[in-house]
Amino acid sequence: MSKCESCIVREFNSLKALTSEELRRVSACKTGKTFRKGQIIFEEGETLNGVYCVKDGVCKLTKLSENGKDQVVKLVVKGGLLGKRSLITEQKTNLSAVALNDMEMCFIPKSEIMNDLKKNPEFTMTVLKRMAEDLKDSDESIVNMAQKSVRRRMAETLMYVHDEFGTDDEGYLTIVMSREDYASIVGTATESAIRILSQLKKEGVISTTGKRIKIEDYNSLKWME
Amino acid sequence: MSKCESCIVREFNSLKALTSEELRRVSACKTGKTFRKGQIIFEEGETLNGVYCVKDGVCKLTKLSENGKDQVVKLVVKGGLLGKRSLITEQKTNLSAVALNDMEMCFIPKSEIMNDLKKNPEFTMTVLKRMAEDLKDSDESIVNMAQKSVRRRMAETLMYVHDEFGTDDEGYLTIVMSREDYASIVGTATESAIRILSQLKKEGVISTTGKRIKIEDYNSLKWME
DNA sequence: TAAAAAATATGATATTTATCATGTATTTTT
DNA sequence: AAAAATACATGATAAATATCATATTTTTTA
Repeated sequence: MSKCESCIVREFNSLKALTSEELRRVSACKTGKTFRKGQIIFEEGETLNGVYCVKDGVCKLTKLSENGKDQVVKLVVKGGLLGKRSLITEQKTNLSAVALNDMEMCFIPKSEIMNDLKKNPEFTMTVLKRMAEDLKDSDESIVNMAQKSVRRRMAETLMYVHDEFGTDDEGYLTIVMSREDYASIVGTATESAIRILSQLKKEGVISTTGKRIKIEDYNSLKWME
Repeated sequence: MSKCESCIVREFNSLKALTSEELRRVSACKTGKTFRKGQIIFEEGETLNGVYCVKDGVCKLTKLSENGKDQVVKLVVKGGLLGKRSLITEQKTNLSAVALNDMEMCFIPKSEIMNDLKKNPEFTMTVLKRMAEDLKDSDESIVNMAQKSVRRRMAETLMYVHDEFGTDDEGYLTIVMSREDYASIVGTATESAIRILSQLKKEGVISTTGKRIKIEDYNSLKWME
C-alpha cells in the first residue's frame, strides 16, 4: 500500500495540513479498504472509530427519512474525508455511506487523527474551514429544497454532477447513478425523476444511453425554471 | 456594560472555552449593540468583521432564494454566536440576520477572536464541535424539506419552537412570529402556512390569540402525518 | 443464451401545494 | 378615535407532484 507522504489525494483534503512527521505516523497505522459498487461503507447510527479517505471511486452520503425513503445529502469523490463529523462530536454517525462504484479507501483510526487534531492547530483550522464550507453548502441545499421546483432541482443536480465530477471522453457524466439515486438527491419520487429526465431527453437538453447521461445543452439547464 | 468574565451568556456558547485572561481581552474590545424588532443585523453578502454574541432576544437567519422568497435557516437565541462561519472561512456572510424582537448583543471584533482561535486549541475545538452540530442539524433539515409534507414540517416547527425556546406563563410560545415567518421556516406559501395553522386551530391542536400561539395537544403534533 | 430480475418508461388519476382574489381582523399611524 | 396599513383568513382554481398500474427495456444470473 502506498504511503501517505507520497499520496497526492491528501492534497485535496484537510490532511494536507499535517506535518511530514505526522503523515508518517498516519501512514503507519492506516489500513486500505476496498468497496464494491452498492456496498455499504457505514450506516446511520454506527459508531465510527476513524475516518475514511477516498482514494478512488464515488459514494453517496444518505439519511433515512421517517417515510422510509433515503435522502442523498452529499456525494463524495477522490480526496473526500468521511466520518469527520462523528469523529469531532464523538457521536454515532448521522449519515450512511454507500459506494456508487468500486472504491478504494484508506481508513485512519480515530486515536491517531484525534491526536493530530489536538496538537496541530493548523490541521484543526483546516478541518474547521472545511466544515464551515460544508455547512454553507448544506444551508444552500435547505433553500433549494424548500423553494425550488423538482424540475429546477434536477437541472441543478445534473449541473452539479457535471461540474464537480466531470465527463468521460464521450461526454457522458463520469458518475453513473440510477434514476432512483437521482430521485433521492432531488428529493422526489423515482417516477417523477424518471419523467423529468425523459422530458429533458425529448427537449434535447440531455441524451442517454442506458443509465449514462450526457448533457447536450448546458445553458438550457442553467436557465431552466 | 457588563464584563464577559461575569456574563453567564458565554456559558451557552464556545466562548466558555476561553481562559479568563482571554476573556478579559475580549471584554475590553467588545461593543454592545441593540437592535429593534424587525431590524436587520447583517445581510447576505456583507463582510462581517467580527461575531455577535446574543445576550437577549431572538433573531432569524435567512437566505434569499432565486424566486425572491426568504428561507429561514435557523433561529438564534440567548447564547448564540452569529458570524462564526464567515469568520472562519474569511468569506462574506451567506446568510442575513433579522431581529424577531428587541435584541441585546455584544460585538466582538474579528482580530481579537481570530487570535484566540489560533492560540487556544480548546477554544478551536469547541467551535469545531459546535459547527459539527450545526452541520448535523442542517443535514436533518435537508431531509425534512425533501421528504416531509408541509403539514408535517409545520408540526415539527411548532414543536421545535416550543422545545427550544419555551413558553410564557400563560403557555404561549415565547417566540412570537408572523405567519409569514412560519411560512419561510417551513418553506411554503404564506397562505398555506396560515391555512394549516387555521386547521390545527379548528382541530384543537393549537389555539391562538393574535399572533401568539399556544400548543394545546403536543402529542397530536408529534404523531401528525 | 435464455430466463429472471431489476430498472426505466409512461398513462391515468389522486393528492398536495401554490396562486389569485377578496374579505375580515388587528395593529399602527395620524 | 378615525384612517391607513398590515396581517390574517378563506374560497376558488390552477399547477405541481405523488401514487398506482402496467408496459418495455436493460442488466444480471443461471
